[in-house]
Amino acid sequence: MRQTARDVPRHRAALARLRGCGLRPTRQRLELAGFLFRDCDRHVTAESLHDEVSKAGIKVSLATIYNTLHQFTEAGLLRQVVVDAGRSYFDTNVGDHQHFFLEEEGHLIDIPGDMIAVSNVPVPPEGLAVERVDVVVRVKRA
Amino acid sequence: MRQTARDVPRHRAALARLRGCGLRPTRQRLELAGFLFRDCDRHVTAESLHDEVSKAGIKVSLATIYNTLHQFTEAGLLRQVVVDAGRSYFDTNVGDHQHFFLEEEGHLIDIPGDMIAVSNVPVPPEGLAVERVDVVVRVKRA
DNA sequence: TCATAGTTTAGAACTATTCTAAACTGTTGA
DNA sequence: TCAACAGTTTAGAATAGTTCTAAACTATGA
Repeated sequence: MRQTARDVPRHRAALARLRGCGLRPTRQRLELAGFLFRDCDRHVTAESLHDEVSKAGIKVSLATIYNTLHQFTEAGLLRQVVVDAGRSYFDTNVGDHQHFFLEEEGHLIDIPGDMIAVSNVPVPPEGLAVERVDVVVRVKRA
Repeated sequence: MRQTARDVPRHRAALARLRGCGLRPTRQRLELAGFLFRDCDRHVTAESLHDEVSKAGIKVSLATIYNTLHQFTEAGLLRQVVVDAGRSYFDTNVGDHQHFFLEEEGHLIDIPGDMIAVSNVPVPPEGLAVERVDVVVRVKRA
């Protein structure tokens, strides 16, 4: 048994997902998609994802991790979350929701969209249109 | 008239402000406070503030700008606003309010606290306490 | 199977920020 | 008034995260 047991259904799902958004299914993108969309709702940084796949014995350069995270984001497979000046987070949950952010450990927790609401978002100044409303609830260990 | 005309009331205000929070009133801190708290509600980055004072012929190193912005933030004179992974903004308005963010030009606009509200901030998971709720309304030129 | 366009990569480059340690300055007390 | 000290500033080096470059590689379609 020389070959690593590969999770075939997961591979197929990743393949379909990439095909679905016109991204050529390369080994790297398939493997990264496999990790990202394995279970629901993950939050990763380029670094954390790189560590994770590296530890699993998969070789993907950091540059490719960055490229892939951005391509996935553009394709709507990921959402970029800005909570920390100096580090980018990516969220596999692209639906309507917001976040708790545990600054001390750089950890994000989803808040379902229907559990939080911003009332009365004011009309933006002349010539501007709202693109998205992001809420970050900064939390601390009590 | 060799000496630059100095805005005496502004200088006094800056002095009082620094004294008020136990920061030694050095030339650099006084000058930066003068720029930051001259008019109400400003949004600066380290770079933008450095450019501004430099153009006014004032010599303050970038390291000092960073130090000062952080010290002022700790002292409650400024509030750090996270809207962009990769660049820190500081806001002279430390009252309850939120922001429009014009990503394309890196520009912030205040939203008064009473014009926007987050309803039903959910109770954070066990052991965590809410520190602050930040809302960023990302806008685009229409 | 080939040609081609798209992709990956190591490493250099870049940007924002922090660190270091030496020089400088505001404050305090005599 | 002034010395002494602690706090502050600074240039420049260092670091962290990210992007760029250009050469090698690979998926795809004919």
